[in-house]
Amino acid sequence: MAKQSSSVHDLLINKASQHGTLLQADKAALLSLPFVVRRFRPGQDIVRQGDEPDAAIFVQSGMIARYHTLSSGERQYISMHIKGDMPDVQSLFLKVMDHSLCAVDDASIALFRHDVVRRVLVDRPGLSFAFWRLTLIDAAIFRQAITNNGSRAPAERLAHFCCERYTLACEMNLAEGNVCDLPLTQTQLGQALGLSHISVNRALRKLRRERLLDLRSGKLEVIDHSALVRFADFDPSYLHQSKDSDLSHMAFRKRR
Amino acid sequence: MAKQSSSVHDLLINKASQHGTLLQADKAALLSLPFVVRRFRPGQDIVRQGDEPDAAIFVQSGMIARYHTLSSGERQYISMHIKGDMPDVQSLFLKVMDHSLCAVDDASIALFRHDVVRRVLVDRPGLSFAFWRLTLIDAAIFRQAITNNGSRAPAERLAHFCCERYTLACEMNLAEGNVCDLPLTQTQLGQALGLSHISVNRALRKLRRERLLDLRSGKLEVIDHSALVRFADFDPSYLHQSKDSDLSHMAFRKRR
DNA sequence: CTCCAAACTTATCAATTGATAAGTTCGGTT
DNA sequence: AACCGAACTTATCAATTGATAAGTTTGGAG
Repeated sequence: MAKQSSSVHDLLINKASQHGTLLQADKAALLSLPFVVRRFRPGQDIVRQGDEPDAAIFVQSGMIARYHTLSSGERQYISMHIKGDMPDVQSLFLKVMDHSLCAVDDASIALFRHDVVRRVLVDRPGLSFAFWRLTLIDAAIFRQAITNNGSRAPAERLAHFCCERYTLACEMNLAEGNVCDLPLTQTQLGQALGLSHISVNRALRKLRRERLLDLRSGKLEVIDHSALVRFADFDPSYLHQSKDSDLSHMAFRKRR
Repeated sequence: MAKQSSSVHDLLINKASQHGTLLQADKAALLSLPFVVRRFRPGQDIVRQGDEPDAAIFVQSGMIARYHTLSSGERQYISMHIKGDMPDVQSLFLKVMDHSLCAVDDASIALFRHDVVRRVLVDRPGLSFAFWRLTLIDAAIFRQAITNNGSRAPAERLAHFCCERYTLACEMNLAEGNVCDLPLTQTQLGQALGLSHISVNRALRKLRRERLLDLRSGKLEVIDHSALVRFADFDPSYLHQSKDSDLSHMAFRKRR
């Protein structure tokens, strides 16, 4: 339990540090944030569209998904989140959830109370900016999904999605060699990419045939990375990983 | 010029006030922000993918669009912005633009230097939270676009897009009765909705035939609002307009 | 080890969407 | 008022995608 706790705080501090220049006091403030851990089973909802949650969600392990439910009952997946992500900062300043979050596989989630987080952020602009930046990167990923789903043919679209997931898994050291978890069924991939599961299967067949990647049993294997990137027209700059973030010159220290 | 200036500051203060509880000092800080105004012609780029802009863009009049350019040269529009929007806060903490912004019709833009804006935000958490909230609403609109383009048939998709644009125009008092500006060609609508311009034309024909809306010469006329909303499955809650934002209870005042 | 349900694969066929192309309307310019 | 180019409209036809359905594989549970 103590180990688990420290792991969450460490992950949080690492994540924030990658997106801003934290002062010692910023780190201390993060360490002071209380949280509770909950586990979720595959498919289980964490928060639902229409809810007014009072806690922000931090992924400790597993994969969770953001999705919309249409009035027809149809589901559209919006984004996927893995260890170290805090997808729910998106709703830190929005009262009513406009989407749901669910576990994709077995997931362990830390919950941070919104009001406590906000109180800390009021006094710590460096932290605010770091978390703000994280939400802006999420938004960049949403934008890319619009383009991917709107402008690319099925195989290219699936390939682009896989490039993104693999890149993000690598960033969190969750890839083993050229393999990472991607525990989505072909039906779910279709609901993420705006394709029927049949089209997903066709696209996947093509990507296997051309020896670009394989995806089965929830594991993504990148067979030929550079060919895959070329095929998918994948340019990772929208993920803003590289310390493009070099905002260290910014005046984050409060004056007076 | 003085009039123009005050109009920009007023718009900015109004916008921020709708998304947070501003102290007098917050408003004063906004008033102190210098800016320059520039005009753009239809189709002209304001910032480009790959740029490292040093100023944030505030729309004073006209419509501007966010878009991606694929390596094929194909264009995907991501979002549209009108008077009072500040689309470029999305890049306030991201060094390299992952998308471009262009004028759709004649547009007047106010430019606020990033470093000045950031400096003000360091000391004014209330302002930070208000602008942060604006970027989160943008993100909610991106999410909705993913779902709209991924899950709805062409006519429903176009109808949903029109509902959104009309609702946002009304919010800024830019609608006259049931008509508002929507200066996009059918080709551009296609590039926004992931459809060919032929499909846009077919969808539009259907919406006219069923007397839901009309769209011609850059003007959107909502003929039967409630039937349109029903047809499009449009639920405006994702726009987070209603003081769902009732965050006035939040402690925005710095302590100590 | 066997069974079962879910996920995946594959084929066939229908429906939708996109490409091409030609004609028309519309707005702005001269 | 006539012209011009861009945008829009419409038709035809090809290509893609989706629905249905049936068989296969896979991973757990008992």
